[in-house]
Amino acid sequence: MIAVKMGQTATLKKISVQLNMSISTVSRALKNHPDISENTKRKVKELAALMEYEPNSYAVNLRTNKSKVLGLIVPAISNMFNESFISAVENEARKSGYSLMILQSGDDPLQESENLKLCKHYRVDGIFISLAAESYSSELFTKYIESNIPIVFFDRVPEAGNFDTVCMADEEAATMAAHAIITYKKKKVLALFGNPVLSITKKRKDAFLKILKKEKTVAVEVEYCINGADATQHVTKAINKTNPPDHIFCMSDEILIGAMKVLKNAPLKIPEDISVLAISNGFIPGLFNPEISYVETSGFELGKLAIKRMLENMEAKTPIKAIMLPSRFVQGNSL
Amino acid sequence: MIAVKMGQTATLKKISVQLNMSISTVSRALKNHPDISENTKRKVKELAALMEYEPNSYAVNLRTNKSKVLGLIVPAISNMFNESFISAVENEARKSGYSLMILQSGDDPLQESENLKLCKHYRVDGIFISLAAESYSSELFTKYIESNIPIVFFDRVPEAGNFDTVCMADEEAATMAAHAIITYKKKKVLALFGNPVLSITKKRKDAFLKILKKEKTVAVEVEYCINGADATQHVTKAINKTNPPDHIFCMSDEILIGAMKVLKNAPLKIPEDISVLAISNGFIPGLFNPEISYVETSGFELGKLAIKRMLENMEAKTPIKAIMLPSRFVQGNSL
DNA sequence: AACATTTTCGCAAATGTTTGCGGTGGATAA
DNA sequence: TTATCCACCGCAAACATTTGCGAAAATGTT
Repeated sequence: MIAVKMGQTATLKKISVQLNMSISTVSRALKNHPDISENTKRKVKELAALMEYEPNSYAVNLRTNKSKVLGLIVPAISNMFNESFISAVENEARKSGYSLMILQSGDDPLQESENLKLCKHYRVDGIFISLAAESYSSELFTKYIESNIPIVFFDRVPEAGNFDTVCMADEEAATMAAHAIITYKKKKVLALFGNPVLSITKKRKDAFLKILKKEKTVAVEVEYCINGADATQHVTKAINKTNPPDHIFCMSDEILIGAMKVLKNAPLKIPEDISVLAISNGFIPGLFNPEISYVETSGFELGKLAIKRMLENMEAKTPIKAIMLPSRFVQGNSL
Repeated sequence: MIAVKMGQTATLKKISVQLNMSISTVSRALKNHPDISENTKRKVKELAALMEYEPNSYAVNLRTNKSKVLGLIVPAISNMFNESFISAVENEARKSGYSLMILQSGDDPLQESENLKLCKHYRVDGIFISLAAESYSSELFTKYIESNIPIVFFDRVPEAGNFDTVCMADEEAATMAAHAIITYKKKKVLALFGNPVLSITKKRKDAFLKILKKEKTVAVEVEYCINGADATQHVTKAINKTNPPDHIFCMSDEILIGAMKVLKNAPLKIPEDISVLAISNGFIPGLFNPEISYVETSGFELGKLAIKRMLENMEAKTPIKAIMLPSRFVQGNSL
């Protein structure tokens, strides 16, 4: 019929020309503005559908100064926890019309700050971030927040400063783990923690030790592991001692994997000779034999909390809040 | 000293006002256009730095009709393979100044096509996609490609049609697996494949059977598993038969996990009573005891190939190509 | 000094959308 | 008849940038 395909992509202008109306009328008709008659609305919408009109998001963004995109910065996507977190955030964000731009810092503070700049460059409407170890971007954060771009920290959050955070109840989880160890009357514990510069490590370690130190009957040896290989090494050394530990605690999945690399084919039997307990996202422990007992920290649930917090934050400046997700003990056969 | 912070964000206009120049001069100065004298360039750049000017990407996109963003659609992020694939693509894309917008289809064809529309809405410069099972978006794909937005399919690619694809050498991998099984003189094989509607499943199965059917001495039973639970069920049934298989083949990590859920604490010993072989991304097999032998399909490597292909495709319309990533056999202790 | 050339820069249009405001025509009320 | 009001719609500015074209200024050439 008419020149439906004049020009490749439909625009308000093209529609208005065809219909002999002004651009603004077409625009308002498509948004159901009350000023426009039902009749013209119908005509406009029909042609728009026919021409497969779709508002040019570049133009919309420019005009409204919003992008409907959220930035998400993690040390690495490939990590049980982040993975399920991202998955949850993506799903929930979609429901509210937001999409996700995902950036990896590779645990490198430099790349982290570059990612932040990227987020600014793309003018995202908000940022989720899980800190790189030794992150130094603190000033950047406050700067962005002051310039009105909300940031929600998750999992690995800043120690100092007043920020919006969403994380596991680290103390609670570690405390639960410690109590379980006492309940099972363990005597000699090798406790493996993550990177000591991370606040998540400190919180878990402090809470863990606070309980166990009170208990005179149990000896605790603490080791820090930057990665899984570190854990492998520490466990290897420990079980080859003349007096090996009777329990191993792992504060994360990564560490658990590293530890199990040795334990799964060590002469020591789990849980008879040596028991194992982890803080975990829940997927990995089930893969081993016996299944590892763990205190659950659900990335998925945390993701839902994070996006909820972000949306609140975007529609109205709300007071800073530190949200905690309670943990639960999952009984396997390793303790 | 001057009113550096007049207005919150720096724009070309604000700079030009301060410097008493035209907007275009400022614009060109910042891009090192040869028409502009070194002197004014210097002045402009200084003030721009001082005011922390950053081009408004909305406006740039509008003007240039490019976004420097690539869309990536997967059934789910939380999947060993996708995870490492995404990780690689993100890293490589960054190097070329591109960022990633990640969408999940949840293996739902409807959401998949909605995601495609989202990509169009955001006017991404290109799309990576791993198909949902029973995807019906085929017409959409060709439509997008015709309207000049390149699509690179990966891993789960369309069967028919002429598309740019990047995937594992599925036949080769399955063939390698089949040969290994023959070499180890297995007699009764339970072969677990994924969703039968996926071309990746068909390819692997056909190649696998093609080799084994020629070998009269080995009996093969094929089962399809939509998910890990299916695999668990099939294996349970099989090992409880009076005449259980002496080998289990898993075409993916998901299936391997499902199968191992039973095998790891079954009375049958691996590999003495029953051997196991998988096609895998490489992370999961190492968690079990004994470590599972597998034919490797690296999401990470594939990601690098995919982005390379995408970049080629964006700078010049190149002929359709189907790229294959060769696989390799990794010896564990399960076969 | 007259002319030609190069350097340097500004004007204005174009991208597509949103929105405040003003305008038109017709109906109803005074 | 004039005033009032409402329903409907268009004008034009604004958002920030890019870029073709042209003009003024500076420099060079006879």
